[in-house]
Amino acid sequence: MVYVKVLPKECDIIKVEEKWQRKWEETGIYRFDWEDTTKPTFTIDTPPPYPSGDFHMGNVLNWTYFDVVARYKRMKGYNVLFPQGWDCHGLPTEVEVEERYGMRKAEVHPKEFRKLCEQLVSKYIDIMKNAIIRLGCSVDWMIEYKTMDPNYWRRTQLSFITLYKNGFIYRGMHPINWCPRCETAIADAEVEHESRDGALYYMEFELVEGGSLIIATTRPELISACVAVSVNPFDERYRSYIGKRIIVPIVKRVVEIIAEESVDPKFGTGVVMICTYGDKADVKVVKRNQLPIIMCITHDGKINEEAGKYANMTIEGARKAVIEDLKNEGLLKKVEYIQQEVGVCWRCGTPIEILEREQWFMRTRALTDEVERNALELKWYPDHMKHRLIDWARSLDWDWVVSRQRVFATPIPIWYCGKCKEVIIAEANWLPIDPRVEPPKVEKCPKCGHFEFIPERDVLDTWFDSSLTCAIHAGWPDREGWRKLFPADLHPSGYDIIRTWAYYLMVHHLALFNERPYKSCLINGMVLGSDGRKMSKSKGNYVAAPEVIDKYGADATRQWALAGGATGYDIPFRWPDVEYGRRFIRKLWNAARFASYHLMDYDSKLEKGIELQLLDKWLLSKLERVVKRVTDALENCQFNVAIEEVRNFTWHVLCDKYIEAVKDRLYRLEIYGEGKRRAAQFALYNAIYKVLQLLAPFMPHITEEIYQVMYAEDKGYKSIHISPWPIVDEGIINEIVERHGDLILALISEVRKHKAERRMPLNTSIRRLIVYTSSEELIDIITLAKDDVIGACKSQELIISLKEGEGKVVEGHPEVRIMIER
RNA sequence: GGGCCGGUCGUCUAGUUGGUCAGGACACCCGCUUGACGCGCGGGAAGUCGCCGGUUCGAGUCCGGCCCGGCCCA
Repeated sequence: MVYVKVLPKECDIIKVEEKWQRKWEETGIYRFDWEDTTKPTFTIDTPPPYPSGDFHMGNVLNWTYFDVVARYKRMKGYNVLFPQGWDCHGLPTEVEVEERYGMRKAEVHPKEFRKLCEQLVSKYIDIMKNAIIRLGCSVDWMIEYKTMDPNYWRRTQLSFITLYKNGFIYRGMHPINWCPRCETAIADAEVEHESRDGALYYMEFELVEGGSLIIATTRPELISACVAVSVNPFDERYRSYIGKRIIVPIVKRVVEIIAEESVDPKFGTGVVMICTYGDKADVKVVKRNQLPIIMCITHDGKINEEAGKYANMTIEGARKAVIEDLKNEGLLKKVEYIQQEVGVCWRCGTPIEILEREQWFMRTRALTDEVERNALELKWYPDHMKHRLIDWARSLDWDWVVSRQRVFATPIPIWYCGKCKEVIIAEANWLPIDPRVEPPKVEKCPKCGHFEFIPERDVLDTWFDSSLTCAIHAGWPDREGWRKLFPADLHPSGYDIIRTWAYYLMVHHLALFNERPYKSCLINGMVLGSDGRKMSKSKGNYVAAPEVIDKYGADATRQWALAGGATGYDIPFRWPDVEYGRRFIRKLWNAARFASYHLMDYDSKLEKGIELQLLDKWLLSKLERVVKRVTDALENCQFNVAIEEVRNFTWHVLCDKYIEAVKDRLYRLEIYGEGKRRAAQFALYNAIYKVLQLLAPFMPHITEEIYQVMYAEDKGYKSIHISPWPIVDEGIINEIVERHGDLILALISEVRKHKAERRMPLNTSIRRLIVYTSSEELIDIITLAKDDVIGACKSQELIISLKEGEGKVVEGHPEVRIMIER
């Protein structure tokens, strides 16, 4: 029985990729088997991307990494759960809808606005889903989900009410980061720090008891919120002033001079004003000293009536006005232009303000020790990334503010009694519910009996939705036995979002289930542009993913992602890497085509009785080592190591060395005999199969195409991607055979070198090749491979002579010399 | 100021527990149309692994100090 069919000369990789993407989905080979109880499971906490409509090279990197893991684990015999969801809610969509329809969200009913957002998001999801499919990801699309689906926010709300009942959620008036442009509270994780040009203003404050001090501030517009002046207690210049009273100019308020170790004596004059709130440091000082709170900034970034004459001005406007007034009074002593760190909104870049507003919070700081303990226990690829999570958790001063003043988000399932303000929280069986649309399912207030309710109009932070994925992928709360799939085996993420995604997942699940959500964390670096800076549209170093994939195909693009750098480190996008990927695919195709031609008459069922030649055993031994190294590398998520091992073996060992050496044996059976041809066939047949398997996670399309033509009928697996990963057979590894084979190849190489030096074509026929050696053992070894040496060197005759000192030394083998007679 | 990461041929980059580890890709030079592949093959040049000290028989690989770059946090 003969199985191998000959591969065609040409291979249109783009067409091949699309064909298999379609067939894989049709045959459903990537579906998670929910009924299976025999295989171990492996679950991937696929990040649900934000549907911006743009699947960029960073996504390619991230998705390639965990698709390789998914494919490898599947071949390893795991029942792999590889879901894909969409993190739909968020401000950018709201803004885009407002722009598209030329209106403000406040002008229409939340329900209407939501619908427009959903339509836009759905459109973008289609684009991105297509990109993920085009990349060849082995996602189980049967379990696709969207966080904007009521069935998803039902679970987000269930989490909220569960945490509320367990005391993890509270409402309160606390300082929060506020974006005056987006007009919403934001969490620490959403604040980015930028170095900006700023000015330091030196102004004179008079003391009540006479004399004055010069204080320096970057925010004179907050002068009306100045509630104290502080100095460092170790600063000899001002020690005597502590406890004295000083007059704030313009507002003429009398405040105390207090001691604060946090004051840097080298900054400005070493005297600073404490306002509500200039920055986070002010919050601490105000709290510690129980200073009064004077909020003079409004939700939309204006100055309010607390600031008297400056009311209704913008922050910028008030700053100018205050400076002008101080100048007129002769109190402005100096202006110094400096670089300052400014906290800005991650989304729009507007400097954030710290406001006190009633918000919903999650008690996350209480979990910091737990976060650290779990971060240390779980496996990180690479290891040092755990510090990012731990350091972040440790650096947080405030609890997570989970309420947002937005529309397109999961509603907070809360109402307030219209009379006594009692909080009415939804019951689990009311969910999903939107309080802005529906009243609570109670007749009257349980406390005062009143029957009118005020809905909570705030919504939840999008991170509150997306930080539940590990539980939701597992099937919580509906699927019985969801805990078997929880925690997820792998959480993949870019290092830039460890402080958000990895952190929120951790605290959210810890609070809800008292268990960590993932067992390992696979981190990818950033994709850099050709200028070495992080790739981004605004920097002009951007390359769109579809541009790369449409041109070179997914298999070539994936090779760039995998081999471009070590796991967890930044990798530059390089067209030559993608080009190399395409060349490798072509090389593999040609090698397989060559083999298929010579295997047309090969019957794998008649493998018994084959007498392998030295180079055949050499090849298989080398390959077995590759299997070992690739497996080890993949176990440690060292994708670059793994792919390099197989590619180098395929190209340079299998193609350049082995195939070239045994070609003659395959072509001229009349000279070497059927047995030796069969031996080469055996080696080729088995080596190429294993190579295809090792390459399958990296290049799923081309390996599938070759497998289907050459092996599917014989091996019987519906797809190479569900064939069992090769197990290392230590018995095949033979160090002596490898050493002997290396000698033979060095000998052949020496002959080629000889021809190259004389500018002769490699296939130049030579009359006689004489090998001299002083070792009888080496004579035996070379004799064993005589046919392949003759074939590879195109020599009519090979003489092996026991003689010293004659001929040219074979590199690396001083005991062997050659002489060539033309 | 603190933490983390990096500094390897012209360029980009790989190097688990210290001993053929100085590897790969691109670029470069010289050849060759060899019955899979010239989108290929053979051959070649190229790096004192940021600097200084230390541990060791032996260090890009470990330790200390310094210089430079990146990220995060003050």
